Amino acid sequence: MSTNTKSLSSNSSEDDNELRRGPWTLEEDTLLIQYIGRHGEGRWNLLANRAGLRRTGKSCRLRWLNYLKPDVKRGNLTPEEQLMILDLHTKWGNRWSKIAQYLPGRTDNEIKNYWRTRVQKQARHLKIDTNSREFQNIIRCFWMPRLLQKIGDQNQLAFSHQHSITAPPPQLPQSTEQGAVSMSGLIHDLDIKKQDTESSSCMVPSQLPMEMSNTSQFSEYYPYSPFGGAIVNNDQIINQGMDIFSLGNSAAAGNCFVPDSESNWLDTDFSCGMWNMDELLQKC
DNA sequence: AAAGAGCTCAACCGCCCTAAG
DNA sequence: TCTTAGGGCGGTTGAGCTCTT
Repeated sequence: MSTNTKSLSSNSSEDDNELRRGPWTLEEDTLLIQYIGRHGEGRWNLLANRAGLRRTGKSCRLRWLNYLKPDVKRGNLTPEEQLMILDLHTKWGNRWSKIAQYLPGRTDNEIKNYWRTRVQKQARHLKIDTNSREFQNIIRCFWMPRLLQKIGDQNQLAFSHQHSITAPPPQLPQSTEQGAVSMSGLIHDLDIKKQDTESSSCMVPSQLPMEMSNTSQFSEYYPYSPFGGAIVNNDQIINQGMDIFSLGNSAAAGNCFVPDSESNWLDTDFSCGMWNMDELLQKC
């Protein structure tokens, strides 16, 4: 950043009138916070002048929105937030500010950085284009399920911890333990079900559409359902894909991945009310 | 311990849109 | 209708940090 170094290191009287660039100092931050505290945001060029900041209005706006604003959340993105970004990006592409609206406290800049440093890095390693259908599928079938598993694990851990101190876990039918995951209103309560099989477990939303939750097919088949298939500890099932976000928008519609006889995963459309076990079994 | 590679993220750039005059 | 200023957005850069060899 040679230009920055130049402007920052300069101290001649001629340069006193020049606009500053580069990292913000504590003094500048304080001036900006105090001015906005008294007069509010907006008219950024005027604000920069009146606050005594030798910065462009744009620079002030950026510093405030991305860093100084009190509700800006710091720290790593949670698995829930990462999941949200992946899903929203498949819908809107690089509309960072739009995506940021769904992640309170996170800035478009932060989301953009996450995408470029984490997601695009994976695509580079795989030597595929991030916009390709192939990569979209990888995100949907591998990455998102893995994040969901993380969320489930954290949740289960929190639950066990809580109940190991206060009370034993409630006895639910078929050795079911209950946890809760909240993801900006899209995913609500999730049950963590333990299968009869030794190492596999699976998550299903407790707030299923009535038609689905009332069917015996669902309870029998949930390991391969759009809702439950991804969140298991069994290596065979862990690669299943799902589109759980459809729950938030249209009750239940989207895709799920079901295993065929060769242990390949088949992309299967489903929609609430029309999906049933017989159909899925036929596809296998 | 040192050097180089890789990564993160704050900050800047340039383009675009909108509203006011 | 044209010009200008303010503001928003996505893309890019590079300093500083961490990791690897």
